[in-house]
Amino acid sequence: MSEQENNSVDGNDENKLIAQRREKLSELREQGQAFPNSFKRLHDASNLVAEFADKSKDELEKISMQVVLAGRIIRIRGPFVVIQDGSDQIQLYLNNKSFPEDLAKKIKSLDLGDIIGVHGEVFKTNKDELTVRVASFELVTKSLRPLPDKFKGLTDTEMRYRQRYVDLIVNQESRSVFTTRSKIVAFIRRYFDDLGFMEVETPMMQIIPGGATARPFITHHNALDQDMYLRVAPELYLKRLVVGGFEKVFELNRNFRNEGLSTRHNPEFTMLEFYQTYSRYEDLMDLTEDLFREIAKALFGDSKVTYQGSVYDFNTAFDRLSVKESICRFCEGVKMKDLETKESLVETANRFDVRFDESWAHGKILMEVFDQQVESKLDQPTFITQYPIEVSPLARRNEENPDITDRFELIIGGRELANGFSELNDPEDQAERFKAQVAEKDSGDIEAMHYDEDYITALEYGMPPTAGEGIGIDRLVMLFTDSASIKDVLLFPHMRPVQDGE
RNA sequence: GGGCCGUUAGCUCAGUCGGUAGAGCAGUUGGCUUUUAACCAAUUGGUCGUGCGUUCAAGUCGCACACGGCCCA
Repeated sequence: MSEQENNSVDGNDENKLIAQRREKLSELREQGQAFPNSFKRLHDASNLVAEFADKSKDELEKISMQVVLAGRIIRIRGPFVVIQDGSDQIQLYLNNKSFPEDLAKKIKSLDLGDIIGVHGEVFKTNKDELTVRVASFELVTKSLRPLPDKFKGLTDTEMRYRQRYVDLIVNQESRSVFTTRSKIVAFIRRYFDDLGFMEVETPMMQIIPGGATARPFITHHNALDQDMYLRVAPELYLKRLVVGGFEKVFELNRNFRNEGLSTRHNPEFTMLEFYQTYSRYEDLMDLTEDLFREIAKALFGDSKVTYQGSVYDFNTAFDRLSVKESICRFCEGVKMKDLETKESLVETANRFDVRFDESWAHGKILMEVFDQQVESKLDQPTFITQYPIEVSPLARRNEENPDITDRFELIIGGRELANGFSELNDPEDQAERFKAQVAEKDSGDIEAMHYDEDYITALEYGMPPTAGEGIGIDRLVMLFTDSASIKDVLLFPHMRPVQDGE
């Protein structure tokens, strides 16, 4: 007993269960290579299920299929051991009475979580379960830590996010969310590739952060002794490429915004942005409807999606409403004329307890009314159009009404999913818009844009008429996986570090 | 930033009126060996998130803090 020492490495999170497994590992080390990497597997669980699940017990006896498999032990029921590989789960039959004593001992020492490789024959049990009768086996990787409850899995939300690897081992639904995410991303790439778009990568570290009104993260380049910003959007670089002659481009990658965390916000998030020349924002609304419909069909073979109890049918054209129309619809008693002048707008905003600053421009106050009173009530897919010029510094001015832009946002389930517009390609108008942003910044708006001189220069070379759009991929995946929180669709969502107890 | 809720064994959870810690699973030992949350018998396991306070006595009451969840901003 006195020799029994605590072989804890990092001190405080060792327990008896881990110590027992470490003891088994040290025996393995004495016997030779404890982490062998020479096991060659020839089959995986899903292949076997696909090929043999329909065969009868007798048929399988005749076929006498020999297989070589490997996977993690996730269940032990007497002589039956269920392993899980990257594709699926399958049952093994490992009767320790049919093995010589030394191997029988090894079977007894197997733990849930261990990864084993096996050779054996496919058969069916009396209960008709497809099973591999193991002739020989090898412990490939010893697992030192016990798995969560075999029935309930890991339910603690915080632990699921912090130790996603454990969540993925034991929670099939979680694994399924991320395979769906991967399918969606692959589908989108194929979709734009098929339309003749080129995928590009533009800087994530920028000297002048631009392309969205948002607060950036600051980092520092040591050799240059220069502060840099993590991008809030790739927009201005993608449009430089359009100037350069790439007429259909997209980028599907990470953006970084220095704002709070919520069920809808993570500091880094994935965005699709695409630009297409000789198009207008109406064309992109049509494209967006098609994209959502095609994703739904590819995933479910159906145009209908259920999200948190609401059903959206992407076969139906989405509603299209201007900002002002939507306010009139959702704010009782409000008429168009109540939104015209600043006085009437301020009065309306106050009537609905909208929080805003009276020094703000008309368009900014209008958007506050929309954000606080309308957006969350828009359940069915809706394009909101005619955004005020003040809040759309990169969008083309509407030809009939110079106060609004040719822009839309797509709202589904009360959340913004996409934002697109006819691009502003008039360099002189763009220069004025940047100046207005700088004035906003000077008066204290930390989200306002910088003046990007090189971008103006690019526009001065001439950008063909173009429409562009951004789609929030995390929110899109939430929608198609019925996930309530953005953290459920991010493999490693941002979490505050756990502080060590003093 | 504000409000509410949560934090107890490796996991999932109970814990009464403040009286000194419980279950299931996992683990260990033995049995069984075509099972299906396998079963049968025995059994180990606790810094009750952290700190301070009230009390003869705190998982339980109070205050502060940390992390998380939900709602609001």
